[in-house]
Amino acid sequence: MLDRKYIVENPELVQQNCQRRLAEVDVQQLVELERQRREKLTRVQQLNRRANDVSKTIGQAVDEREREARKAEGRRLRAEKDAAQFEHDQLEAAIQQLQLAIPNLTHPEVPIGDEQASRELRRGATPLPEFDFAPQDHVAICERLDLLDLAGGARTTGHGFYFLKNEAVLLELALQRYALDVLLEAGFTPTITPDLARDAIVAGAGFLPRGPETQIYSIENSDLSLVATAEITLGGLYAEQTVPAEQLPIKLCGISHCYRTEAGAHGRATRGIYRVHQFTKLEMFAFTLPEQSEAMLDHFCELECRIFDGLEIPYRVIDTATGDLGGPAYRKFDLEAWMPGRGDFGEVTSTSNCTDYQARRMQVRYKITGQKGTRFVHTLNGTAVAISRALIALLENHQQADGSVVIPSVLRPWVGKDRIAAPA
RNA sequence: GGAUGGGUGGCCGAGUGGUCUAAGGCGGCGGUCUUGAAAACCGCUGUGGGCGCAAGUCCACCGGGGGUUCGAAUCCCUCCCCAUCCGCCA
Repeated sequence: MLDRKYIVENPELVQQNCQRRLAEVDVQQLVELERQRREKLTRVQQLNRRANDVSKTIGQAVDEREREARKAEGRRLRAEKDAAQFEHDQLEAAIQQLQLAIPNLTHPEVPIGDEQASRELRRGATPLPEFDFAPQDHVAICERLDLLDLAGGARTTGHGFYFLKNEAVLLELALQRYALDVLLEAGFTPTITPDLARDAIVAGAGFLPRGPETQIYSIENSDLSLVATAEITLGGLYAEQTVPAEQLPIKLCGISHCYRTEAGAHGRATRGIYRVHQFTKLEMFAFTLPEQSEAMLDHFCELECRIFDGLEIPYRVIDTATGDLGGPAYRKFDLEAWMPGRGDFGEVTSTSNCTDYQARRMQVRYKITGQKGTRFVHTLNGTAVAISRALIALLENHQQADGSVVIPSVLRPWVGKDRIAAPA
């Protein structure tokens, strides 16, 4: 959510930004409604003050008749106030709705346009693999090495669910542990988060917990939903808190399962475990001072690169274009790993600087000692490793002519072997 | 899941329907005094918002939401959280 004052004071700028980000919002209407709301608010406050004044005199009323007269006056004023308040609240709700639809401002260097306009910033340290055999996709590799049971997942739970088996289990745990070690080294506080969150927290992070548009599973007869990412709980951890400025930046990481309905995503890259309803992810999250957030975004991106360089997986870094940024991001870098099975790059991580957009909505503030008032922190999130997609890139890039898969050296301490060989 | 007791400001803590201001204390900030410090004394003290160039001033906020009332920290409903006990459970 953008600052309402900023919107009112810069309607043209905000409108232009909406256009670039392919968000259809009538900013001018918001400005007009806000003008009306202010008028109504002033009226409410005046009536409140008068009603309070009347109430204070009732205790001192000299006789019963005087007392009743004042009570009637108080009743009248309160009724008038309630009516004005109702109108105010109607306006407020309408403004909120518009305000929530306005995306964050955009970093000046972000390429303008749709997905095609996104810019490749650089490549990872590992060159694209050159196979002297026909490389297979992860589904075929997993079948040969008995690493994955897609049919079993479908039978027990449904399409989009799966069992990891054998070395894939070791790889999942190894990837978690390897990436966690990188983040611990970088000073993150590690957490394992709840996999469920209250709908209010889910909404605060910018996700729709329920309704036809939702990407989130919700629990019947409760206000809980399964999280789509630990970003929801890690951000929610500080919702409505005020943090002393000297504690910033706060760098957290969290391991959670991620559940996504992927409604409307059918037919697009549905083979294998690229797009699934459940996966495990190690997520980075930071709360920073405003002046720290740009450097923190680079830091997150650099860590993602370090993790994938360590896994010897080739990738490119994308500066996501305005039309593809989503609402909260001021700037977003994606790592796209090479996936030989598709013969294309596929998104494996994503890191965003949400500036104060998410913090305003979640009410996460900081206070500078000795200064009056508080300000909103900046929030950032980034994928350290999303296991299912990392597995795809790992298996497909490290496959060998004999059908085996070589384990990257950084994972060997936890996998306990240097190669996954086909069963005899 | 059941029972009981709780949730008040940065912290502790009083406050069962009405004196214009949530008592008092601690901490913090400023001042007086002092060569300096301590003590003592005096003053100030949170968040969000409206109006105003400003000084100011007004509104709201006592876990969240709703209700009763002219008026609610206080009474009622509901939810959340904390503590203790019981039941269940890995």
